[in-house]
Formats: sequence, structure tokens, C-alpha cells
Amino acid sequence: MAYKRTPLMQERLADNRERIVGATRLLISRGGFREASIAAVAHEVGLSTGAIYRYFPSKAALFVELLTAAVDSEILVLRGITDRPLPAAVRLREAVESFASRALKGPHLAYAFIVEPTDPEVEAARILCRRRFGAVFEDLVRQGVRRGEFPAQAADVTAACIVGAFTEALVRPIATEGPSSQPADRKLVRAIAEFCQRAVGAAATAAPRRRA
Amino acid sequence: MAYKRTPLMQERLADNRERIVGATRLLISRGGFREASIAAVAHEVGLSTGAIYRYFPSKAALFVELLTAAVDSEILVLRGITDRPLPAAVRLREAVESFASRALKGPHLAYAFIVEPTDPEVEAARILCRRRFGAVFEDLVRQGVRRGEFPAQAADVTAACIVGAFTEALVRPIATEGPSSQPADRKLVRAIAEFCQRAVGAAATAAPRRRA
Amino acid sequence: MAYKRTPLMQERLADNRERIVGATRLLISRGGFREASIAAVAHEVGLSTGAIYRYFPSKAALFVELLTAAVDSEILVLRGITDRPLPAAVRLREAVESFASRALKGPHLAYAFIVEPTDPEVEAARILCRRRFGAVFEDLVRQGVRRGEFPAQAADVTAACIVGAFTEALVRPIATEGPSSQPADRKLVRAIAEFCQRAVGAAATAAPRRRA
Amino acid sequence: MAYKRTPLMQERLADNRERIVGATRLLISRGGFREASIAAVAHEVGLSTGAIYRYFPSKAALFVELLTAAVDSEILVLRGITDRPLPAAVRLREAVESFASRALKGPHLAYAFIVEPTDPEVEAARILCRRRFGAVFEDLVRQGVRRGEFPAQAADVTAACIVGAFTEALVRPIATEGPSSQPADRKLVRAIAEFCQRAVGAAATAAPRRRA
DNA sequence: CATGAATGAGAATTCATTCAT
DNA sequence: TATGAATGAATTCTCATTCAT
Repeated sequence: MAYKRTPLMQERLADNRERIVGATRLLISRGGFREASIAAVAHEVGLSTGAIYRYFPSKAALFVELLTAAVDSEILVLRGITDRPLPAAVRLREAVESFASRALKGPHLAYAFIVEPTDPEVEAARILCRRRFGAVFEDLVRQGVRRGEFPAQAADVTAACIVGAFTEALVRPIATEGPSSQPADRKLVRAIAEFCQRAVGAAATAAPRRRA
Repeated sequence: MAYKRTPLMQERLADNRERIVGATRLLISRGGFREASIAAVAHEVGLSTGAIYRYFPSKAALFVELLTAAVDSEILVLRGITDRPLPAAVRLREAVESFASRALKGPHLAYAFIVEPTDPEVEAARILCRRRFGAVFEDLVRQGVRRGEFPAQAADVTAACIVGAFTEALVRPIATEGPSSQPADRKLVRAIAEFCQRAVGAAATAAPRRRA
Repeated sequence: MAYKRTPLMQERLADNRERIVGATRLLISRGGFREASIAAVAHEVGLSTGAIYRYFPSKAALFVELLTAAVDSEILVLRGITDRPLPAAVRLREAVESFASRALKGPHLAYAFIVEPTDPEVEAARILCRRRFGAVFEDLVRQGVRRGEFPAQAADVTAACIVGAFTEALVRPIATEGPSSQPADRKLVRAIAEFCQRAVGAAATAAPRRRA
Repeated sequence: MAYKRTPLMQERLADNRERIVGATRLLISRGGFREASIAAVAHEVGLSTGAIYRYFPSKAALFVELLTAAVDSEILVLRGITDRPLPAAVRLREAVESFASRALKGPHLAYAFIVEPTDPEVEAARILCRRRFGAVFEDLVRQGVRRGEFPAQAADVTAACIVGAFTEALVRPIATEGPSSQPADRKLVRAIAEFCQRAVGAAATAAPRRRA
């Protein structure tokens, strides 16, 4: 009853927090939001439903955190790609490919990001996340235009379209049954990347067939 | 024999059916699938919940009909545009512009097409709808490629990306409050269309009419 | 609007009344009470639901009438058998066989007579009907006892047991699928009759193997 | 680890499960299946409707369990009687008397065994239960016949008739208001048993103990 | 008289959230 | 802190009954 919080416990708590988020991510990637009830999450982490509420004030808060965390790490990776001193077209292609191939591995999860959640609170977070994704590409497009690599265009719209484009293209295979074959996935990723390159108007630069 | 259906009654019934679909559409466009409970729909049309079931065997059936009807009429319009004897690039731009400007008027509905509904039955219908949309653009892209207007590309992926692109771009403004200004909308539509034209690789051909 | 009731119309009305009861009987015999919704009955007779209420004040009343009518005619037949100047044992056997073979033709209907109806009002009627059935056999048993054909016994209990016995035995085949074969049915009827004969203690009289 | 299930809690849970079944039994015995809505059951045990679903996955499952449990314990008792090394006629009488006197205490429950439930799932269970009851008596009759105690007969039909006979006889008094008097009940039970004995043709053997 | 659209009171079931232990 | 039983509001769907035409 009179516990002192030892570092070990702190860690365990943090662990639980992450494990909860992880379990939620797993469940969503398996069966969408529908499958991620608090009971299911609790069962997955091996805690009680009540315990979940020790770490998150509500289901919505849990979802928001999951969303935010996923997007945070994703954006980190994307920025790592788009900040390098390379032609914008190359960076664009690589960013898209990078995002797409990761997304293909946890299909329903990527799905859930565009999907209408049950809760207005989560909805707000979702929109924010999309904005942040868009921002990465918007920056990139703006750079490309400034440098004359891409033609003049509404960078914000282009960015939104890019995000939408690859999400749609990625979501499609989810509906289709049959486990994704490796080569098919790679083909898809490449096609999406090429689409995006053309879409920003980076016509000439886009052709390096066999990039490492 | 005497009290059979008068034309007036027929009309009222048909009216109700349409009013139910209309109310559902309205509710979805306001708050997504979540807000379109049977009770809410019934209240919106001024009927009892039971009455809804005189017109639709289930909530899922209502949603499916709504989705299908919307896509049916949309596709009719799109085909009307894409079947004309014009350059593929032109038809693409016009198709996208046409779709986009209509979608901007019923924002959340377009939204619903990407959304994960609670009901598997509706989910199936939604996927079908997206496929049908994709098919229109896939045909168009294939034609353009065949005629040498567009470069070689994975037409199915391109089509999916196009659908995703403009949906995403259209959905974005929904989150932003403030009623859409006419000119802003027009600008957005144009930007999306240009994005799509570039995306299929129709670079040179894309500058007709009164381009900025 | 100013109709005079012609004899023809009277007849038509009476017709409808009977057709409604008939349709209800049909539906119940097909699928039990569950299948006999007012809507189903109306559809079966080719009337509107509202019209049913012109002939019966409620669903319960309709069911009660159906029950009563069925039992009325059944009892008439039974009395025709049990009132003849024959040994009680013979009359018993013939009464049971007569009832049983008719019941086997409309299985679910016989079923419904013992079955718990949804409505207390119908329930009351059902109990009354069973009493009336019982009374027929009670009389018969009492006679047999008085004449020394049967041993002394609680005639009311015996009668109830007889009714229960053959109902149970008749209901059993309903559950089992497969359409009833003629010979199997005949065998069943005979076995039930013999059971009842033995049950009243009419041991010696009961053995005329091949009766017409 | 600290707050695991204490024996007390275990007991309370088990209690609840049983209390739910008990409440359901009570409600059914009062007013039949009709009165045993989940809401009524919940109210009776002093729980919320939702809580019921912690113990039973569905209303049908609850009913099935109730039915099965009742029949299980009943059959155990019956087998205990019919397996003893006594003349079949004696065992029959005692089995019937045993069953009947218990049934008279929970009248409507016996009732429920013949009743048509609303739910197909429960219906299936009910039929199974009747079969199992029948089997007990069928065995007994077969034995009696084999040993020459009873005349040749269709043992399955006899068994069904016996089950039906005493159910009907037991159900009858339910309708009649007025609490059952002890002596009246005893008389009824005896009469039913005698009926069954005669019915199997055990005429001579049936007069042991303290017969009137 | 007939029609059948509409009513509206339930019924079963789900699940995020709370709280006594 | 952890537990998980309990809550209770919300949701979909059914159907006997009514009533304007």
C-alpha cells in the first residue's frame, strides 16, 4: 500500500504503456478499428480492462496516441529522406517508396489512418496527422519548384494528392484476399512512386530503372 | 379495388424512399457513418424507426443503396465525359474537374467512400464502388497509353492513385471549418486536375483552354 | 358509400372469415406460431393487414377462434365414435386412432395445440380445449369402468394422460426430418392406440391384430 | 498478483451464474418463456442486463443451459431408480412417481419441456431433452418385455407416450389456480403411476406396497 | 369496406467506463 | 496498483395495431 516508485517500476509502467499501444496497433492492423475493443486490447497485453485506464484516460486517447506515435516515427523517417542534398525528384520517389513498402506490411494499420474512426476526438487527431504527412511532401514539392525541378503548382494540393494517391493504391490490396507476394508488392511500390514523380512534373528525372 | 394506389400515394412512397436516402446522405455528410443511426435517420425524415424498415430491410441495405446510387450517377457522368472523342489528357482533366467540383458540394459523402464502415456488408459495397471508379480512369489511362499520349505505366495503379489523390485533396477542406468560398473551390479543383494530368505523364498536352 | 348488405356480401364476409382462419391454420401447420404473423396471414388470404382486423379484433382472438374451431370439429368426430354402442375398449382404440391419424397430417398444428402460445388469452383457450378433449376420454373411461370393462381408476387423470400420451407420441416425428412414410405412420398410430388400451386396463379386449 | 480471485469472489460469481439460472427458472415457471426476457431475469437477480452476458453468451444459451441442467439432474435420479434390481413394473412406477412429484413443485418448468420456444436453438435443445427422457423409459420397457414382464410393444412409442402422459397430467393442474394441496398432489401422482403401469401391460405385477 | 403506410413499444445485444476489493 | 464484475446507455430490428384515404 505504501509504495515508493522505484526506477524499475517506472520502467515497467512505461513498458505497459507501450505494450498497450503495441497491442492496439496489432489488433487494428489485423482487423481494423472494429477489432480493437478495450477488452481485446487488455487481453492482448495480459492486463485487465481497468488497468488500461490507468495508462490512458479513454479509448479515444489511446487511439490518438497510437496515431500520433505512428505518424511521428513515420515522419522522422520521411524527413530523413527528404532532407538529404539530392534532387527533389529522387527524394520524392524514395520517400514514397519508403512509406509505401512499410505500409504494405501492416495493411489495416495504414488503412486505419485514413479511415473514419468511431470517435470525434480521434477524428481530429487523424486529420492533424494527415496534415503533417502532407507538410512533408509540401516542403519537398516547394523546394523542387523553387529549384526549377518541378513546374509551378499548388504545392499544398499536390502534397495532399500524393498522400491520397499512395494511400488509395495501398489500401486496394487489403480488400483483395491472398497474402501479398513479395514481387507484386515491390511492383506496386515502384508504380506508385513513378506516379508521384510524374505527378509533380519531374518528368525527365524519374527514369533510373534500377536504383539501389 | 376502389382504394388502390393512387398516383399521389405512389409519389409519396417513392418520396419517402428518397427522403430516407437523402436524410441518410445528409447525416453522413454532416458527421459520417457514425451519425447516421436508424433513429437519427427516422427523426430526420419525420418517420418512426419502424417505418424505415418498410423501405429497407436493414441499415446495411440502406447504406449500400446510398453508396451505390451515388456512385452510379457519378459514373454515368464520368463516362459521359471520358467516352467523347477527345485527347485522353483533356478527358482526364475534365473528368477529374467534374467529379471534384460536385464532390466539394457534398464533402463528407465523398469522404464516406474511403471510410471504413462499421458493417462488413457495407464495407464490401464500398470496395466495389471504389473499384468501379477506378475502372473508369483505368480505361482512360489505357487509351491514352495506347495512343501514345501517355507513357507506359501500370494503368491500374495509376487509376487507384488518381481516385485516392482527388479524394484526399477534397476531403482535406472538410476538416477546415468555414464554408468553402467559390473561388477557393475552383482553384482547388483546377489544381487537382493539373496534378492528375501531370501524373499520367500528359505533360505537354495539358495546357489548353484558359490555363494560368 | 351507401352499401346495403346483400346476401352475397354476407357470404363473402363469412368466406373471408373462414379463409383467414384457414390461412392461419396453414401457416401454423407449416411453421408453428412463429410463422403466423398477421402480415403473413394477410398475404396468404390476399387481404391487407388492416382487413384482418375487420374480422377479428386481435391476433389473439383469431388464434382462439382457430383453436376452438379445430377442437369443435375434432370433438364432433370423436363423439361420433365414442357414442356408438360398442365396448369401451374398442371405442377408445378407434377414437385414438382417428385423432392420431388426422393429427399426423398437419403435424405442426397438433403441435401448436399443446404449445405455449405467445399470448395469455390464447393460453386460456388452449387449456380449455385440452379440458374438452380430456372430457371426451374421461366419459369414455368412466363408462368402461362402470361396465366393468376397465378397472377402477381416476378417470380424469387417465383421460389427461391419454391426451398427453398421444400428443407426445405424435409430436416426436415432427422434429425428425424426412416426410412421414405411410406405413410408418400407420404403425405409429396403432402403437399409440394399443398403448392407450392397455393404459385403461382393457387388457383382454385389445388384441384384434388386423382390424379394418 | 495481490488482488487475484479470492474464494469469496469465486463463490459470488458461481452464485451469480446459478442465481441467473434460478431466476430464469422461476420466471419460466411463473409465466413461461414469454416472461423470461433478459430484462426480467436481470431485474430478478438484481443485475443489469449487460451483466447477464458476462455469464451467458446469449439468451438462447441461457435457456439451453437451464433446460439441460434440469434434465441432467432429473435423468440422474431416474436412472438411479430404473437401474435397481427390481421388477420393471415396480421401477416404472417409482420412476414416474418420483418424476411427477418433483415436477408438481415447479409446474411451468415441466411445461416448458413441451412448449414451443421462440428460438430455434432452444427448440433443438428441447427436442434433445425429450429424447433423453424417452430413452430412460424406452430402456425400461425393453427390459420388461425381454423378461416377459410386459407384453410385446413398440418400446419407443410407449416411452414417448409415457413422457407425454405424465407431462400432460402434470401440466393440467397448473392452469387451475389455487395452490396444490398436498394430498391432492399425492393422489395425482399415484394415479399417473398406475396409468403408466397399466399402459405397459404390467397389469398383475403392479399392486405392491400400499395400494388403495 | 379495403388498404397498407405508419406507429411505437419492446426485445436482444454490445461495450466503454467505473469502482469495490 | 491491478482486477474484472457490473453498469447502463445506445443500437438495430420486429410486429401487432391503427387510421387517413
